[in-house]
Amino acid sequence: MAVTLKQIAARCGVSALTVSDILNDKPKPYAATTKAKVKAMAAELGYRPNAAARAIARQRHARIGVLEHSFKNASWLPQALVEGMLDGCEQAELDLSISRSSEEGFSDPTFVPRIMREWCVDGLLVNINYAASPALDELCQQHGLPALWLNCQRTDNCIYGDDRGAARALTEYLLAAGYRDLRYYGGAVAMRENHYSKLDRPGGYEDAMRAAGLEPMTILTGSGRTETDLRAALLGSLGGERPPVWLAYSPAELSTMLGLLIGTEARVGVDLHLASFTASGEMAQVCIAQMRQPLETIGRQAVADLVKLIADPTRRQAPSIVPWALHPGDLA
Amino acid sequence: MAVTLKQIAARCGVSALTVSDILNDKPKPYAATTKAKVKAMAAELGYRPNAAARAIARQRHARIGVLEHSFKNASWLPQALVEGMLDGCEQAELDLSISRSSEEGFSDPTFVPRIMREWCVDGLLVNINYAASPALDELCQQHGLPALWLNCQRTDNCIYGDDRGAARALTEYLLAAGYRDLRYYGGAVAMRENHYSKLDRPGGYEDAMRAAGLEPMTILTGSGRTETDLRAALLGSLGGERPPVWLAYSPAELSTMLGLLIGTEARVGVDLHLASFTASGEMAQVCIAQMRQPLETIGRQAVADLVKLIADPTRRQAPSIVPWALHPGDLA
DNA sequence: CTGAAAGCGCTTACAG
DNA sequence: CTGAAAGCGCTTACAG
Repeated sequence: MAVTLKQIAARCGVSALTVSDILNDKPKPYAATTKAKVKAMAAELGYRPNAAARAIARQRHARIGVLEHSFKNASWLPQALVEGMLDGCEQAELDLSISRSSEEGFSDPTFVPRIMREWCVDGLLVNINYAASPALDELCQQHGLPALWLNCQRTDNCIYGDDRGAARALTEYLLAAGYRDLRYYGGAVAMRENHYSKLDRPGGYEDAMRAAGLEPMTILTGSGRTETDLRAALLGSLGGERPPVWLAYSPAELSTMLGLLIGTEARVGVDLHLASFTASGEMAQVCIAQMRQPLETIGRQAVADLVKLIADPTRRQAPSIVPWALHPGDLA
Repeated sequence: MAVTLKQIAARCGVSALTVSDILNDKPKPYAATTKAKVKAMAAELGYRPNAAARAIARQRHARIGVLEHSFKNASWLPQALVEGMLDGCEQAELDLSISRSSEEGFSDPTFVPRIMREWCVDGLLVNINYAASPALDELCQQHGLPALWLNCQRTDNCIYGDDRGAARALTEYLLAAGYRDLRYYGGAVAMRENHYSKLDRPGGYEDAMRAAGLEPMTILTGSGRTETDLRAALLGSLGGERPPVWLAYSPAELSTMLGLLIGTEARVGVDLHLASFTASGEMAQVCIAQMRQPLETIGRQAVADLVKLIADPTRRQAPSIVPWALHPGDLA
C-alpha cells in the first residue's frame, strides 16, 4: 500500500540502493539524469521512507521519549515546555514521543515503564518532579538508556529552573523599587510533592531580605497554617507607610489571595501589591512584578543535553540551571 | 549492545522464533519448561523487543502522531489534553508522538509537514485550531493517512468541545440563580485565529439571553473596541438592583477585568460578579460560576475516534462534540 | 557510474 | 512440540 524504494526502483529501471542513495543525497557520482528521474518519481508517487525500517538499518531510532508520571501533580508539562522540546528535536532531527507510567509503580522494584519495556527511543527525558524512586535510575543504567531528569535537582544529568535565583532577583527588584515590607505566600512541602521550588522560592526571598537587613515574613499553608491564617496576615499587613508586597508561589496562590480580599476594603494596587512566579505571565494585570519560568529554554536545552548524553552515554553532565526572566507587571 | 531474540535463543538452545512466540504469548503448545526457561532468560538479560523491527514485521507502527502548528496560538495543547490522549493511547496500546510543522507552510501547496515526510505513524491527530489549509486534508488523503481534526469544527472526522452549549448552560444557570444583567466579554475573531469558540461562546450566551426574553450585551475587543470601552462598560454596568455578572471568554479576560477594576471602588463579589470559561478551573476564587473545558475527555475520545478511523480509513465519522462541565465558583 | 550481497531484529505462514 | 524459510523496507560496506 505505501510506496517503497523497490517500487520507485522498478519504475526507474535502477536498483533500490540507487534510489536510496539518491534520495538521501549520498555523495556518489550518479548521473544527473538518473538523480532527476528518481527524485521526480519519488515525488510523483508520494514516497515516504519508512521510519521503522530506517531505524532498524541505521541502528538508531532518531527519537527521544518523555516519561510522565500518572500521579496528579507529579509531572508538569505546560505547552511552552513542549514547544521548547520540539524546537530542540527539530534542531537535532529527532522525533518526540510522550509516554506515561500508569502504574503506582515506581515504588515497586520490579516495575518497568512501558517506554522502557520496548526499545524504541535513543534517550529519555524523565519528567517526574518529585524524587522518583532510585529504581528508575538503575533501570536506565541497566538498559544503557541515556536519561536526563527534568525539573528536578540532582548531582548530574538534570536540568531545572533557577527558582532560588528568581526569588532573589524578584525580591531585590522590589527592594530597589523602594518597597520594604515584602512577604511570601506559598504552599508547604507535601508528601510526594517535594518539588524544590517549594523550598527554593521562599528560600531565595528570605536570602535577599536578610541580605538587605530585613526580616522575612513567609506564610506556608498546609503545614498547620490555613487560609484563615493567610487572611489574617493579609489584612494585618495593611496600613503601613508603604503598601506591602505579597510574593505568590504561583498564579493559584495569587488567585487565593484575591479571593480572600473579596468583601474586604483592601484594594490591590493601592493598599497592597501582588507579585508572582508564573509559567507564562498569567495575571500580569494584577501584579506589580512577575518572574517567568524559562520553559521553552528548558525544553530546548533539555533536548540538547540529552543529545550529548546519547553521543556519550557514560558521561555525567553537570546540571543545567536555567535563569528566570523578570517582567514588570502592569501595575509596576 | 541491546539484547536480541537471537541471543536469548542461543542461550536457551532454541530458535529465535520460539523465543518470539513465547514472549508474545502465542497460543502454541510449547513445553512448560521451555516457556519458563525462555522467560527467565529474557528477564535476566533485560530483553526489550525492538519496536522498529516489530513495526516493520507487523506492518503497523502502533503509534499515532499529534501535529502542532508553530504559529503562536495556532495550537492549544494543555497538559490535560495530553493526559487524555495518553489515557487513550494506553487503552489502545499505542505510542504517542508529537510533532510540529515549523514552516510557514500550510499556505504553500508543496509543503509537507515533517511527520508526513516519513512514514512513522498509523494515524494523525491534527491539532491546528484555525482553519488549516485544505492542502493538509488532501495530503492525508493522498498518503492514506487517517487523520482526525482536534478542536475544530468540520463536517466529519473531528472532535471539539461544545462551546455553544457550554455558554448556554452557564447563562441559564445564572438566570436560574436570579441574575438578570448578564454580560459577555471576549475577543473578536482575528485573522488566523478564527477559532469557533470566539463565536460560539458569545453565541450561546446570546441564545440563552434571548430565549429568556433578555437583551444580550456582548463586548468584543479587537474589532474596533478597546479596553477603554470595556472599562467604561464595566463601570457603567454597576449600580443596578442586582449586581451584573460578567462572563469572560477565558481566565485571560478575567484577569484583564480585574486589572481594569483596580483603582476603582467596584468590588468583585459585591458590586459585580465574574464567571468564566476555563481549561481547568483557574481563578475559581474570584468567580461565581465557571465552565470547565472537557480536555481529558476530548483527548481520550480523540484517540478512540482515530483508532476507528485507522481500522477503516474510508470511513467518514460524524464529529464528536463533547459537553463542558459547570462548576459553581467559590463565590456562588 | 551503478548494484549484489548481507544484514538490521522481528513476524507470518507453513511444515514437520 | 519446534523451527526453516521468507519477508518487512531500509542501509552499510564493498565490488566492479
